[in-house]
Amino acid sequence: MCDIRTLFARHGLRCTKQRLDIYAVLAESKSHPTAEELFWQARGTSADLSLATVYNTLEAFCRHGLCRKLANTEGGARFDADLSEHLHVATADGSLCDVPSDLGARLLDAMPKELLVEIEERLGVRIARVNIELVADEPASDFE
Amino acid sequence: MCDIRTLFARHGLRCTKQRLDIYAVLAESKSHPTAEELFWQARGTSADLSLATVYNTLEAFCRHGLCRKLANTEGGARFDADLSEHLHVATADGSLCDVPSDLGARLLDAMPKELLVEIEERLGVRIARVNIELVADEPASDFE
DNA sequence: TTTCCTGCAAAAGCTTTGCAAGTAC
DNA sequence: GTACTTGCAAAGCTTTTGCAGGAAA
Repeated sequence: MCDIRTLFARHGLRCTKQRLDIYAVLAESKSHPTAEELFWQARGTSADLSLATVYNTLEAFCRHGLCRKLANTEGGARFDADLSEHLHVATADGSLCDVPSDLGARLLDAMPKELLVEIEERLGVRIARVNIELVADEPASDFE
Repeated sequence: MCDIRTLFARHGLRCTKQRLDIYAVLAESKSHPTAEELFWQARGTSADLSLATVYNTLEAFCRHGLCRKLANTEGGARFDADLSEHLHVATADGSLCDVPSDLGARLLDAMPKELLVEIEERLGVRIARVNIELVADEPASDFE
């Protein structure tokens, strides 16, 4: 709790009860919740919390590098407070699971760096991050 | 044009003027247009075309395997009629560029197959497709 | 005490849907 | 002729915004 306060301070974010609650729920969640899911979960501890505040707060977190908005094709945006480079599996029911970090790291390491440099040169862009998403046919069966 | 008719027939889609126009615009586009962009472009040839039809048609195309809805974090969904496994660069302005297919194929080939099998086993999913997105800091400078 | 944050409600996108008329097969 | 498609308008979602009161620094 005190940790989160210093985290906010380091990132130039004011510390409010709502933000503490939202961040705590997001950081503990493994399911990459939507704004609305966060709202209902954080409501458990913060009885007075509005959905608009959740959206505003998530936007502030993303802007200050405390979380990431994940791309997806259906429903609302999903958010992830885990900023390490890691992979997701997109299941058929629209949910996202993390790939265990050892496997994800091996897959990312296998990516030839010189090829990325070549792409940067050919397209005239600087690649900040590589986002790998594994698209699954069926929902994960033995993973919650 | 006649090609598209047979393509539709093979995929079990009825052939209407609107669908032909929408598909023609989508297939020629390199910019992964949104439904609204497609609407305005297809309107050039089909004066009577409604946005609802564009949405319904794109949904039918996706369902019948003629195009893919792309995940993104901002604005509306984007669509791609190129169903080959290929990579995208997401630029800071929210647009998506294709990575030249030779480079993309080399990157995909570099991915260790046995690692994917291990992920399938550990998570209990079947991976249908690997989606790699290169996230760029700045808009592409010499690529249109 | 200044600046930022919050809740509320309204508004603004994006997308889907109900329906009557029209079209493909 | 039957089943599917279209345009229109309305509704449904997700997300953003204006504003007045309140809290952080």
